[in-house]
Amino acid sequence: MKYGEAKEKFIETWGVLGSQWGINKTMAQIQALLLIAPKPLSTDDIMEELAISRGNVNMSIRQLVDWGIVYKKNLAGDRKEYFIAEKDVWKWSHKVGAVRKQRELNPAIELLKEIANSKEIGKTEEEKEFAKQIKELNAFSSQIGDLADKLFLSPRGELLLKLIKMFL
Amino acid sequence: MKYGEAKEKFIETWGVLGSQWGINKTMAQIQALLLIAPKPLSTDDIMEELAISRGNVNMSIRQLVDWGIVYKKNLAGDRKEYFIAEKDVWKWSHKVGAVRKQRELNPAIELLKEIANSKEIGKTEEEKEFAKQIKELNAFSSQIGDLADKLFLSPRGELLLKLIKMFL
DNA sequence: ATAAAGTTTCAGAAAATTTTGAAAGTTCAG
DNA sequence: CTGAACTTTCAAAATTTTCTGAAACTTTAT
Repeated sequence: MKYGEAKEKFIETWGVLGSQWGINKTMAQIQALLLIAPKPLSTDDIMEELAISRGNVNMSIRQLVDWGIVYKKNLAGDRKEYFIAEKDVWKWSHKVGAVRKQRELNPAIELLKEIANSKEIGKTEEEKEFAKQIKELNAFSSQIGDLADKLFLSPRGELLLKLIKMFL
Repeated sequence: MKYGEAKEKFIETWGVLGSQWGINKTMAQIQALLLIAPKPLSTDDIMEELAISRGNVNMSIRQLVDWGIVYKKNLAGDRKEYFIAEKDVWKWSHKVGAVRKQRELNPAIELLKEIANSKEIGKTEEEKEFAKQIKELNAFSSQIGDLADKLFLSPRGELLLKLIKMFL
């Protein structure tokens, strides 16, 4: 595969992957583009490479910066803003993991906990089944949540992964 | 919290969670409903509980059955089809994990591998940066892929999680 | 065979999400 | 200040995804 083709496919695939995981296509593609760029890119560079509007670039970049996986960079003697990606895959995956767990997993875990601890549920067969399932889900999601924290939220994720690989 | 309220919130939250993770809301809500149901539900039961159309129930249920996390069940003396959820959280999460990894992660892993092994890339600074990033992503995603396999695709996931909890 | 009961399909409607583009806002050199 | 360079905003348009509902199809009891 030639460079041009590989680059195009990589950006395209990263975009598809993103949308399947609830991150929008443009955001994912901009990250992809910045990940492989050897130097900072401006809004105009990104608009041109991905053939998308200024507004779209601006909004997507803002989110990427909010997530902490893209940084603003000012080049001397140039008023334009440039952007670079966090290139350490462990660092940015930690950040994505943190944001997504916080936003998406935690509310569910809290609801499950609250329901699981409710004293008002438990008499009829229907309510018993409900309580039982909620307790199981609660136990499961707390465990997964803990693992996610250890893997993605602590700086030891990489080490942990290596240990798992070594021992299992 | 009272049962009615808890049930409603659970189904609602499960739906939101589903859509954030790329599973559609209705599918997630039907699974939630079946998870806590003490007996099999018919298409009509689901339509009524979730206030959605027959077509929607039919399509969503088909997917859930395809994924292997909901089963058809026929009740004696009744022509209607009934449905029950796989209630073992480990079993259904294995299945969801398998389907999603296969569909969503594997294509990316394969592309990264292919690019990483390509001999045609590597001269200019741009191409070097590209190759370097692809190699890192490849290493990372293969590791995460392996972990996902061990956690979700093998029947030892639960044990593995306990071990991790114990030792780390 | 027929008709009632139940299931599936899918074109179009509705809803949700994403993107555009132009106007408003900001910054800064002169 | 002023205006050129650049960034941000956001209403409306485009696109994508989901849902509906009615017709077609299948199954089964009589």
